[in-house]
Amino acid sequence: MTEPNLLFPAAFYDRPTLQVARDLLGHTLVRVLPDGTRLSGRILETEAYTPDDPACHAHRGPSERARSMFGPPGHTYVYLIYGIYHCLNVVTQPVGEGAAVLIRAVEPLEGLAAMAEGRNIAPTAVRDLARGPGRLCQAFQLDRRFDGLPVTTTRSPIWIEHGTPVADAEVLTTPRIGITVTPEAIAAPWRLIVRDHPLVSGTRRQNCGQPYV
DNA sequence: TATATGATCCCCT
DNA sequence: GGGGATCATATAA
Repeated sequence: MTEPNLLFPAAFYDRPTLQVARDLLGHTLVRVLPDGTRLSGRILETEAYTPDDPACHAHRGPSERARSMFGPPGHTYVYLIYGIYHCLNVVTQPVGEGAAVLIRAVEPLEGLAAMAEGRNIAPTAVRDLARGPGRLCQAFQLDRRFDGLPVTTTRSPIWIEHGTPVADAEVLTTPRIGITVTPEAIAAPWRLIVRDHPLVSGTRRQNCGQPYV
């Protein structure tokens, strides 16, 4: 079975992390459940984490939790946060460097009923399905078992395929959400969002930013 | 072994 | 806009 031409090759992820974070905007996160149900959403919000950054889980070298970040680009890094929620990342840059893009929000496209089920909310509450990294993982039914899987093949239960790219004029950079480590890390404009999109996480204030270019 | 701390969300005011 | 939930992980002892 040949791969359809709608997937990004591993080389797409083997690039500087901020670039990958920007280029993923507008494209489609796909998840196929065990029963065959297809879930998908348009990526609206990402954050870049590189090993030189103290907020990055790979900053202090390889650890059990962040092992996947040091693995091949184009694979997932899924971790548990606050003992309750999971966050989905895609590994970037060459093997051994320890970098990734956090996927923070998508616009639900397919499988909304199943997403609502995973979130345990009413199917009508589209706005709350996948706005924020914890909600996104609930909607897409992702946990640590999905750590280290490739997103570059449809043989995986999760992958990213071509959607509708976002023009530079529609991309805004802001500081990342929830960072507290150092003033530099707090201020770094490494969160990328689709401008004025209602399904991006964060407050009005947090979503004011600078043009990407 | 022991303690502090989150790349969050939800509910309350 | 403020606090609690809840636990794996990191770091200290």
